[in-house]
Amino acid sequence: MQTASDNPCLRIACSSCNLRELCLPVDLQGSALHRLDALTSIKRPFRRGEYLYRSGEPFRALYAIRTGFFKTQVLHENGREQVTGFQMPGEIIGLDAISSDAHSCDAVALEDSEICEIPFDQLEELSRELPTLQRYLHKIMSREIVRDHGIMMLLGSMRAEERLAAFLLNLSQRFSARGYSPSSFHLRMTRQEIGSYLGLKLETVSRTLSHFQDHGLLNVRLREVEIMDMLRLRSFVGTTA
Amino acid sequence: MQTASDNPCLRIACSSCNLRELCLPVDLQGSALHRLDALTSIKRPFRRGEYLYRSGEPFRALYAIRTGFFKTQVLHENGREQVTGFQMPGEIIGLDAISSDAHSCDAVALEDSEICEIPFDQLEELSRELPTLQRYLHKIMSREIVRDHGIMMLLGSMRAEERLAAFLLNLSQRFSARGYSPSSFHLRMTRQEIGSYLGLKLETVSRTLSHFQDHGLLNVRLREVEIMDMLRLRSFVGTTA
DNA sequence: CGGAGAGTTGAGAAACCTCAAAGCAGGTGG
DNA sequence: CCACCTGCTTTGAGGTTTCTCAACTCTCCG
Repeated sequence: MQTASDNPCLRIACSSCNLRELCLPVDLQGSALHRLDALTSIKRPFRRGEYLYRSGEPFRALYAIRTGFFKTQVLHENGREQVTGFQMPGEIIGLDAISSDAHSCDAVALEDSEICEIPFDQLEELSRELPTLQRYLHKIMSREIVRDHGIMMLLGSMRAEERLAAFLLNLSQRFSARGYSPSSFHLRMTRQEIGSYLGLKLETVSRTLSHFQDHGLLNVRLREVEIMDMLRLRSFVGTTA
Repeated sequence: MQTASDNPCLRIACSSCNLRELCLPVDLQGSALHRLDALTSIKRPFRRGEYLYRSGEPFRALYAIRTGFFKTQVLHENGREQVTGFQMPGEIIGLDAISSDAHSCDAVALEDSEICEIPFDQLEELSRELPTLQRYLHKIMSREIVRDHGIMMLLGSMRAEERLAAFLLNLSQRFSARGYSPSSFHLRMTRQEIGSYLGLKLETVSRTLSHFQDHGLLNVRLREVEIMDMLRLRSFVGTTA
């Protein structure tokens, strides 16, 4: 599984997310700085279950998650649904909407959250003046493509145990990168949502978690996860990284 | 399955690919035009089986396919492989490399081909001056993300028959958009490559194709495909589009 | 305290994979 | 120009994984 958006240097410029200094060049002029701040000044709270956007809505802005947890999902006309990602603070969503000037998926808050809205026209305008910001935006989009390739590999060639191990390790790493425990965390999503993301049924997710617990790899109780044997969990995915 | 890169207006500016006039604004100054032409002037032929780039190589350029057929694949350390896409003339590859300044997958010619190399530094520079080009580049990247989401849905929630039907319909549409027959075409890839792309074993691909043929949906003989009942094939995927 | 949503577990069914054998096509070298 | 060889494709039989359907428990909230 990819580690997209986990590099702190790749987070969007957003002073109020404490991220500006992580990704911006030192040679910015004062006015550019102010405009960048202005670009990231629109904040909005979301309650659990609220939609940030829905498929089909016109595209106006990208969104940086300041706090909270989101999922993105694609709904097929025949009722099928596919969760395409779970997003944490510091990650950007809405990139899929650029292609057609309309959102192609839904974004739903999985817990009370706060987002930072970034009007895309202005972001493009500013990135024409700031090559570093421009390159940064391209990297963000490219990261998303690489992340999706990782999920395609997961869905296309891994078995249930491997998928779930990869999923948990990915969460672990992203929590860790944000200063939280890599071994003990709270799942914000249901078994059904995990299953949709991993191409499995919720019963299979539940069974596989129980199976991991039986073998001493981790403890699960509802949405609380404690990884007991990170190395052995990694060996499931065939990666030592 | 997504129709990424099939909109002629979204193809890269590349005069020698006859695409410049399809996507460029009328208000370009002469010098900008010349620079754009210069940007897309590097051409290179490839023989079947040759690598355009390999995972790990430094990132320098994007590539527009002029003629031929490519596949991109991710290789996992434990020998697993995942084909992430099949690319036809007018489509751009290499976007995944922007994120880390190194290619994250391999690109291999599936038949003798010609590509157009687009140095990325220069593309970024020019796109800072030409907002239309800038937006175009962003749309290209966003399309790739939307396309990947479509494949995730396919891999995550469709059965073998649906996956293969979606795959064939996608090829059909892309051939059609390029002026070829939508119902009769030549597959450039092996059953194994189709299987890797669709998350199936090659025997399952072969069996499912035979199954389609038995039911009068299409005729297959090796790599020659003739779709006999497009509507019924569509009904497998649950889409009428 | 009760209800609804979420999670667990079991048994049987279905889909897909694995292993194996045989047929074909196309390229290469004699 | 032909024969062979290699890689691709097809098809079958049996095994494994995952799904489906169902029942039951648990937790959280009102």
